[in-house]
Amino acid sequence: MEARAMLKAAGLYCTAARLAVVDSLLQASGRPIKPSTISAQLGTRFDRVTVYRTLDSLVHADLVHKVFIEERACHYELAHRCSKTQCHPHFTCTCCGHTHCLTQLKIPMAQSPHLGFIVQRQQVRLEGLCPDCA
Amino acid sequence: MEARAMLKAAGLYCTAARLAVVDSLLQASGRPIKPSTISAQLGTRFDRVTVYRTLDSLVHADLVHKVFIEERACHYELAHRCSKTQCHPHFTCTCCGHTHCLTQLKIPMAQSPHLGFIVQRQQVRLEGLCPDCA
DNA sequence: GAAAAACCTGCAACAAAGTTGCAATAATTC
DNA sequence: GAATTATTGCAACTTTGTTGCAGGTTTTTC
Ligand SMILES: [Mn+2]
Ligand SMILES: [Mn+2]
Ligand SMILES: [Zn+2]
Ligand SMILES: [Zn+2]
Repeated sequence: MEARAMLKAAGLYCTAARLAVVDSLLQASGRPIKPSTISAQLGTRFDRVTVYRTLDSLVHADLVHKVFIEERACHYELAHRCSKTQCHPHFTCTCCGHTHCLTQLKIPMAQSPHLGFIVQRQQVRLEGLCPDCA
Repeated sequence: MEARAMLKAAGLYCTAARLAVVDSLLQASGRPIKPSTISAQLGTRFDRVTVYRTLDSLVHADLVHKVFIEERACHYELAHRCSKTQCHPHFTCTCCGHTHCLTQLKIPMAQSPHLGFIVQRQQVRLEGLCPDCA
């Protein structure tokens, strides 16, 4: 599914900026990337602020997920391989610092801790050594 | 175990700033707090930069854990109730925004995804409705 | 397909969070 | 208590993200 169709399906205005940002995310080869990386890729075509606002729209429309990794900037990735309740786990190597998406690894959803909490989403972060650094 | 003993045991210089920061964390009633909150509590006694550097020392000495929640600032909490490989899960309410430590909830450690990854630590974030908001 | 409505975007200015260098100060060791 | 080692405050800076508003696009309506 390409950019234009994704935006249409989500009922979002199909603008040049959004197409470009979605393309950046598609080309990120499944790795979460940060707004400044996207901005750099787009060059001067769009303002930094537009990238932030575009990512917000995409997250709001559930096309994109926000990923929290051990870096100051939030990262983003397409949500097409995640379920409503659970994104795949992310693995960050403590040696080289790279983050990998573990799309095949399934982790059972945590049981509500019988105190009245209703769990709607689960996010798992793993840390250790990647194959290159082990 | 109080502040002074913890620092001694970790082989850290026992300074006024570190004692004050550890006290702040002890008084946080088990909730992760952010550097600016600690800074505000300490008033003008210590510089903001000192709080950051102190937290870094404490994290490095494994007395404190960095917690990533859905807020711009990193949060910190004492590590005394966490194992080497796993901190307790954190639950953030999508309604009121509060974060709770689920110290009783045990989540099985993810199996290394048989690709040469060595998993050393796991962090789980849950999202949903807290008892007050449900 | 033009006008109206709804929504996006760039710019400039701002705010919050965190980092760095360096001189002064404090804690520990001997 | 002098020497060593590590921590601190200050000022300046960087990165990341947010806001208001005027002007521009996209979509819808007719
Ligand atoms: Mn991913
Ligand atoms: Mn906690
Ligand atoms: Zn690595
Ligand atoms: Zn709540």
